[in-house]
Amino acid sequence: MPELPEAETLRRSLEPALLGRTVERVTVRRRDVIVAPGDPAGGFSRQRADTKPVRFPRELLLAHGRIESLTRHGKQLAITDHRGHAVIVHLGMTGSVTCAASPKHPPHTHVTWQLDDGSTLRFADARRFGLLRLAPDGPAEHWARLGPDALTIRAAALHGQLTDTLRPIKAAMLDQHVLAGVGNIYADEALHAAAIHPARIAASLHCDEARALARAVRRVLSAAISQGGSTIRDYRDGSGRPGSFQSRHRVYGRAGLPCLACGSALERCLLAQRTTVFCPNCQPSPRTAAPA
DNA sequence: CTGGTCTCCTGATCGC
DNA sequence: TGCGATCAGGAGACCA
Repeated sequence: MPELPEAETLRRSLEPALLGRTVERVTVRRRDVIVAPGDPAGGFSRQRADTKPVRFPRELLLAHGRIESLTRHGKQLAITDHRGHAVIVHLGMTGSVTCAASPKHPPHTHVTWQLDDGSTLRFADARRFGLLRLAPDGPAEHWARLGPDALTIRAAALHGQLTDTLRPIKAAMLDQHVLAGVGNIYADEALHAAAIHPARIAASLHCDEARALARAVRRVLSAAISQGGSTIRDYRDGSGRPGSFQSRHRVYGRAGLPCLACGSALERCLLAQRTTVFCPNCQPSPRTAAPA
């Protein structure tokens, strides 16, 4: 499931193929993966029968635009053209963006862009948790609602984001308005690396713990990017290549197996509706832990 | 306002 | 070998 490292790997792999290209034609095969200005917020509400999709000019989907930049904040990728129109890609769980000369669409392709060099950019998403958000004035306004980017998070900024919430630290880390880019996999990995129990109340973290956590988040995400991300099910970069970081996971997906640091059996619990794996020895449950 | 739960979706995997 | 049940989870809606 794509998180920040997968989005960044995708950005880097697509950038050389897309910069300077002009979009000749856009084809929408499924309207309901697009959130246009004026549409309800997206996600779940897209599916409601009582909401009618708003019409929008194809220019907002980059038609006849020349692609000028690919930027990322957290897990989201923005493709912006020379007019300043942006399409913000949310990959969700199974979303993918590929650029290829092949005329064959991958399964579940919902939107395609014909480029002026004969290649085709495609957005596909089997499970449709992903979406394309149209941002006529660029991604800045939408991204201002998100927390700081996790790849460069500083201890002071992280601590500041956590001091006023009584939620478990893991729930806070998964909230994109608190910290942008961390999902279930890397939350577990970073908490283990920082030796912090996932159920600790966020506001109870001390300065040195926030420092350790910020460093762990940056390190885990950087390491994952250097491995091309984690391919858990079907993640691929812009050229269709899988990542390999999944073999480096130290806790995610390893419940019941020995902790690679101390040998204790890793435990599983549910936090924020997410499967959570941690080491009961390396990440001791403190008095300030929330009930799991 | 805050935090917890529900819901969208379907491929992969498991148990019989 | 086949098939129904279960699991996975990003994030907005919804509710106490």
